[in-house]
Amino acid sequence: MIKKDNDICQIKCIHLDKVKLAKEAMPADELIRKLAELYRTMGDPTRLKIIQALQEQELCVCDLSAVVEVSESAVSHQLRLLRAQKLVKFRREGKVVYYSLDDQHIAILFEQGLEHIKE
Amino acid sequence: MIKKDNDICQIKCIHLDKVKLAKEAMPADELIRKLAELYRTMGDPTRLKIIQALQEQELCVCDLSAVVEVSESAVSHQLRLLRAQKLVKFRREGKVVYYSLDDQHIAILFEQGLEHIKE
DNA sequence: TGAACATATGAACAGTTGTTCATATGTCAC
DNA sequence: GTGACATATGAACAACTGTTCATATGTTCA
Repeated sequence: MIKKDNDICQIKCIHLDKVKLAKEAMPADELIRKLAELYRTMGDPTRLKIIQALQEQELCVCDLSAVVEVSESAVSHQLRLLRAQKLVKFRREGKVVYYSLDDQHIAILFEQGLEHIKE
Repeated sequence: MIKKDNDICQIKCIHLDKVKLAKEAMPADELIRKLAELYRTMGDPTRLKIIQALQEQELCVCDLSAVVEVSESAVSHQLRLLRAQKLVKFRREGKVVYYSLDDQHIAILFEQGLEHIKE
């Protein structure tokens, strides 16, 4: 799996110049990996519903459970992933934890996705 | 797994009014599912590299294989998924098939993702 | 303190995903 | 036609994902 940059020379390909350009413009593996993780996190219906539900207002875990129609445990697990990707933030008020979208990029990502679907 | 809308009444939740609003604003399951599929398709490092490589110029399968550093077969499989989600389009020129990004939404999605990562 | 509640977490299991290998299709040049 | 080449596809398998169930944490109020 591990290859070096000069592997180009050993691999069959038609347009060496184009390949070279594309390789130079390629972001670091680490960045690509993080980006993929972000999209993958948005790539699940349950999590997408959570994100949609939080577009207008903050909600607590049991509200989200009711909106999305999965168990509170399942919602909590998903919220953990969303938190890890900084897609949502939360505040505690007594026993209740309120979740909301972390920043505006998420809403834009969501909108752009919808645009693409609808075309 | 299958639940009806009026399940709200049976599920414990704190803010019935908010839940009702969120449920009304929730897009149809079918739309959510398609959207999740789109993001999931972007949620893999190999496919993301392919998308990045195609930002500047069209490339053929063996070029992509060299840029992304996976086998041509693997690239071909991934291109099939990208095609299914209308993320890329292609044209045939003799034996060679050239791939390019299907529309501008993809580039925007990619950019917004990067923005979020960098924050 | 202890019971009740809201949420979080760990283990486990079925279902899905991405790659590899082998093989098929389609195109060109002879 | 045949052979060479570029790409596509099918089966199979390991690795990963999302849910469930059981249990733990943390907070409030009596």
